[in-house]
Amino acid sequence: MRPEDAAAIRTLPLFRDAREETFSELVRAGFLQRFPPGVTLINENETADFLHVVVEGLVELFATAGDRETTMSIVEPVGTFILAAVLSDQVYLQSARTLEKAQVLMIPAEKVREALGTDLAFTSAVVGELARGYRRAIKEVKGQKLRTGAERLANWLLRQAVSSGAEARVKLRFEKRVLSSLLGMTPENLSRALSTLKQHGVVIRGPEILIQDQGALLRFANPSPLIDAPE
Amino acid sequence: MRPEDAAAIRTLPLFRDAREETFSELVRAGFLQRFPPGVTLINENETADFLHVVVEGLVELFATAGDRETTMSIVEPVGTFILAAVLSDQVYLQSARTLEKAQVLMIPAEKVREALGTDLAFTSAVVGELARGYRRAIKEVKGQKLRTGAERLANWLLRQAVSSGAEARVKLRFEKRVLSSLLGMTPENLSRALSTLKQHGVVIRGPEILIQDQGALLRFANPSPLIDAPE
DNA sequence: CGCACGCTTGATGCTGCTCAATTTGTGTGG
DNA sequence: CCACACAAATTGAGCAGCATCAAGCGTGCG
Repeated sequence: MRPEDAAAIRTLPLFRDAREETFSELVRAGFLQRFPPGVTLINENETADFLHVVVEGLVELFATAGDRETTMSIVEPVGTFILAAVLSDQVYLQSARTLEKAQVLMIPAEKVREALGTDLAFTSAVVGELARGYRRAIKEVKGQKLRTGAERLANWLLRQAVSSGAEARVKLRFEKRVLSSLLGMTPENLSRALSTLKQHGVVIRGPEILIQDQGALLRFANPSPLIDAPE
Repeated sequence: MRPEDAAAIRTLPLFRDAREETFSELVRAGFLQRFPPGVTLINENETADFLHVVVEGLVELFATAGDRETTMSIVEPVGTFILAAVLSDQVYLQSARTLEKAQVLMIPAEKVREALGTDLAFTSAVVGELARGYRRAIKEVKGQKLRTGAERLANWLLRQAVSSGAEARVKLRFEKRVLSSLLGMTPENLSRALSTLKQHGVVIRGPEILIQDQGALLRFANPSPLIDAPE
């Protein structure tokens, strides 16, 4: 593992305040693995053996029921996933697959639970991380139940957008079909929702989306910090 | 506060393993209040000052966006709510109102955060409770995105049902309009969804719902422990 | 008794899904 | 560099699910 990767992981809220020995022990016990795109890392209903940290690439968390499937979230570097399952020693509620070539650090669940008892700063970081995850999930439910598909899309764009002067820009790092599933709609519907947003200051150029009139899109999206704030 | 109420609260997963002094300090610092039905206890976007414990009655958690509103969950005795906001010292994401005459113990957020640092068993109970809440929210998202309204209803009924021999029974403790909002549909639609379930072994008698053919309802509902298990 | 409120039922329309066809984009092998 | 193959994205038509609007019950309470 490269020193700069370890350093990046160290900056995560989850590890930032941990004691040095706690951190190095967790990293030492972990396996850093490389995966090609499209590989399934974990499956719903398996027991949680590892805490995963995405060091490089993109990982999609998704869930299934019967023959339906939906994307739950996209994890970028440097982010962790399935902390909750690891802590309560239960099965995963979500599956994970790589969207790109990725590097993932896998830390044995056992080690994480041990560290809980011994490092107070780490423990309160875990509490913070869980509370954050919980609140993010609540916001997700609110978005699903209170907004239409086009509104979810508009707000997602505004959250992702990188402003450059009057304009803003979103560059998709994954397929639109994944985005559609993340937003809770079909690919066809996403296409149409994007068309709808043309009337609200949005221009689509393939995987690149320009927000030419932020005011117009904001009026349509009607964002709320209680749904859209990152944490 | 009656001793039996304190004893009931003590049995909560959140408090069960706490040290005696932690528990008594939290309860001592709390206010036990009685409320009539329909009273708003907390509002979205206010800062989290108290951890709430429902001692008696029913409390509805709901959320709004613009002029839309949705029920997020129903809290029964003995249950807590908004632990996450209290711990991360942030605003509430949800509002709460009483559905019935209720008794609520309100514990100052400050005290809860203090206890975190001093009582290891309490801390790990908090971690467990947060992880549970997180996982419940993830399941809620899965249900919303992967199921139709009628399927959510069928699974909700199966979860609530009290079996008595071949039959099972659900007695609604609150209005159907609240249930419809909890399930993410309109009252009209809930009515129709209930009618649909008549074809799958369900009989409606006002606020009382009989499941006469559990097998048939199970086949329709297709429940999954990864969505429907209580925790 | 009658009013109010919650629930149900019907009619209608919108939102979003499914299925199918076409266009666009991308990577591969000649 | 081009031609081809394949996958993704878009577009259109038809349909299911769900919402809205508008009456009609039924029950409980003043």
